[in-house]
Amino acid sequence: MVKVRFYLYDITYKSNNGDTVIYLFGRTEQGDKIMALDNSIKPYFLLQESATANREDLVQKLKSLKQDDELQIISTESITKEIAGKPINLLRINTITPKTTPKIARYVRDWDEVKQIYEFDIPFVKKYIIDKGLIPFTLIEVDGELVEKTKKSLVFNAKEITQLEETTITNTKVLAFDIETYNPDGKIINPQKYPIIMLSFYGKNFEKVITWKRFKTDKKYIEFVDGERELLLRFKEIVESYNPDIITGYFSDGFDMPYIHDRAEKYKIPLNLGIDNSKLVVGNKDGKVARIKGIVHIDIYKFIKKIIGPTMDTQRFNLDSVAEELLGRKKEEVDLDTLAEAWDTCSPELERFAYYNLVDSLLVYDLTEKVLPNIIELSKIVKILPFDGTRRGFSQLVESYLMYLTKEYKEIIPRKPSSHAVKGRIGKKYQGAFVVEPIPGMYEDIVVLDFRSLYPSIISSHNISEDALNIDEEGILVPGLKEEYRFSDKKKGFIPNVIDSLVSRRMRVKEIIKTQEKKDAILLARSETLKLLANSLYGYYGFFGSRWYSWECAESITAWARYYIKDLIKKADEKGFKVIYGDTDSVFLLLNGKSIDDVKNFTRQVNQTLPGTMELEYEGYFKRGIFVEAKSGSGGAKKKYALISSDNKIKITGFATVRRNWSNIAKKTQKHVLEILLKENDRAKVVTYLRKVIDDLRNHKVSIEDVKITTQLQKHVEDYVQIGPHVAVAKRLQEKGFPVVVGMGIDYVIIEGKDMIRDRARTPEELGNEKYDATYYIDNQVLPAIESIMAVYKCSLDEIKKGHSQSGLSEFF
DNA sequence: GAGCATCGGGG
DNA sequence: GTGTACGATGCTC
Repeated sequence: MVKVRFYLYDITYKSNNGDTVIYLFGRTEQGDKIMALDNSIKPYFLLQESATANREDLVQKLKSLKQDDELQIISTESITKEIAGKPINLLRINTITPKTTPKIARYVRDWDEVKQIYEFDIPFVKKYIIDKGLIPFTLIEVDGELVEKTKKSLVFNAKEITQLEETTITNTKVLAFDIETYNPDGKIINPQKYPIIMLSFYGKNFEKVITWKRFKTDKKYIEFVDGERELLLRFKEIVESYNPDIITGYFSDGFDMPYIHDRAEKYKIPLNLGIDNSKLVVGNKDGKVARIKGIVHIDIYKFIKKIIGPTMDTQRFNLDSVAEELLGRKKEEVDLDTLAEAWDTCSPELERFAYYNLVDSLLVYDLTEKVLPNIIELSKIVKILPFDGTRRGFSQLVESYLMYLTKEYKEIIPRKPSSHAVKGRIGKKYQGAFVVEPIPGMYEDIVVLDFRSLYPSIISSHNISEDALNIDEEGILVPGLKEEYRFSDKKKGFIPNVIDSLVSRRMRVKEIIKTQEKKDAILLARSETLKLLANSLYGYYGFFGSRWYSWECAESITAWARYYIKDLIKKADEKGFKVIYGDTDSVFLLLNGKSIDDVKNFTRQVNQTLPGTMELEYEGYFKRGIFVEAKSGSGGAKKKYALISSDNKIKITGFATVRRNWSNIAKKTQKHVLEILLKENDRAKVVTYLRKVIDDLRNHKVSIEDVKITTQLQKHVEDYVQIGPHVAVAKRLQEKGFPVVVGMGIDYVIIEGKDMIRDRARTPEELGNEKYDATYYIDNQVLPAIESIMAVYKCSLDEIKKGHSQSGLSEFF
């Protein structure tokens, strides 16, 4: 027997011939890749007997299931767990394969002897991590035998697996990649038809662009091969020889990996990149995911958008914007529309495209390195594999974390809701946050106050938990609800406990950070992750797919939140501040002649009245801000405002500007209007500007590029029930014999006429002498984009449209 | 207003 | 993989 220690970062399992084997992947302290096999663990589920059941008879009956292979079990054992703090005796039913486990559980559920079944719907690897107490990215020790040493890894037969005291991986080997494809048709992306023409990698001391047309260059990173087949073979070779821990791309789940996969299939090149020689697996359709066993494929776009995104300023999550915000760098500027031609003509320009390709990989590499501490800390805290942790939403992360904690609390993991239950939950609404709708307008001297982590602090301070609800006469009545809810403060509930431990752990981490001159990225990431989890627990109470769903708790949390913000507004009014807007946990006050110090004093006074961990914070001062009416008829206020700080930083909230199926002219106009107003507050200037835009539209001075709308075909043309403009265009293109494929972007312009919009859609090529419909662009694109903003200035659309001579068709409006 | 469809990221 | 994204918004009928 030999002992080996390694940093664990991927796990999978295989089951065949009645044997289920876990594969653990990682890198040893010496730097070797390792794959360790463990066949000692069997799948299982838990069973609670009914009151009348006879244990021995039941066990016999279970064992007789052996006759049917599908339902065969191995053994049973007696165990004790807790439900809401109360001990309960259970049978643990050990089974053969993960797949059959839920089938057996559901089969025996109907027996008279069975009261309830538990833990039959938890992915096997997840259960393995919990039961073994494993922490991804940290050091574990396996005791067993070294079986072989392949060119990819050591292969180890593990007899024993131990989680060591937390030691986190360092020097994680990251390899970034990016492809360029041949795309003569502009936006159409067609992996069936068009090849990959360039492929770049970036790693530590490693940069490379592979391409298969020769051009003159002295760049050392460019490597020429004979064709696309050879490019794909090099891809495979390089991934295998570099042997990274993490391979990363930007939207690589949705684009690069599937494209490589499809092209390799065409050449019948097996992409058995897995450390166990398994193939690159690419998921289908909407939930596209690309996985390589033993190498963590991270689509850094997904992680950044889901986890970092909410705290970022950028409105868009394309590589250019994200790199700009997180790295302060941008993509190399090239015109991709000219790449196909450059390729066809073997132009010297190709060298620049190769550089562009390389820079993309470099940016992806740097982005990944930058957020790697967050990925590592998330995986460690939530006990989730990085492959999953970088792809899931908050609810799934919370779920993973809570499931892990049940071990410590000896609790049973609640089951996932049935689809029937989910439907009921979706339909069952409760009252949400309190909102003071702003009177639309431009305001000056605005101060923002907010309750720090409002929902978590309410859960903690008022012990909002299923196992504390109405268990005695203790606790304060939750205000403002029909039902009487009292949460006892005798015993801290499960979720409040979780929040308290998250908060106190975060405070400890922050204390350490405070003492550091150079802040440790890992600790900062840890603090952010702990905060993220605490903030997600309220949502998880109310999430329809939640295992810890509690309508009563969710309802009580918002009830308390409404109580506190209303109380705050009342107090602020009494002090002479003018509250112009309030939403959930924050209020916007006008100084009303008072000073910022006055606000800070007021904040201190309020804090003396708040219970537990609740706290009101001074958030900031803005010299000007515009508040806009929510879209009429949509009911309820929407968060829609734009603020400008003392240093002229503009913060725009709620203006949905960046959809592809808005024309450029609409997007540009909205942005420009907000800028003029916040910086100069000059109504006349904006009206003049808008009239100019409208005039330009009416006089057809606006370029086709700016009135073009692009919409993507999501399915086959024949499958559409509802014919939108882009579908009408696609149908016509098809009739004309143009290739029309799913996923292709359809560019169209709406032309003049009286027919339905879809019948007036033309591609830019079809336009000929026909003119775009100025009325449509004015009334359906530009004006809707600025309507609510201008309403603030009592400026009607009429006023904008009139006041210039050429009143056209849209006058009747 | 309901219900269907699309967007995002990627060349 | 003991799982099948998702939340927001626009267009048609």
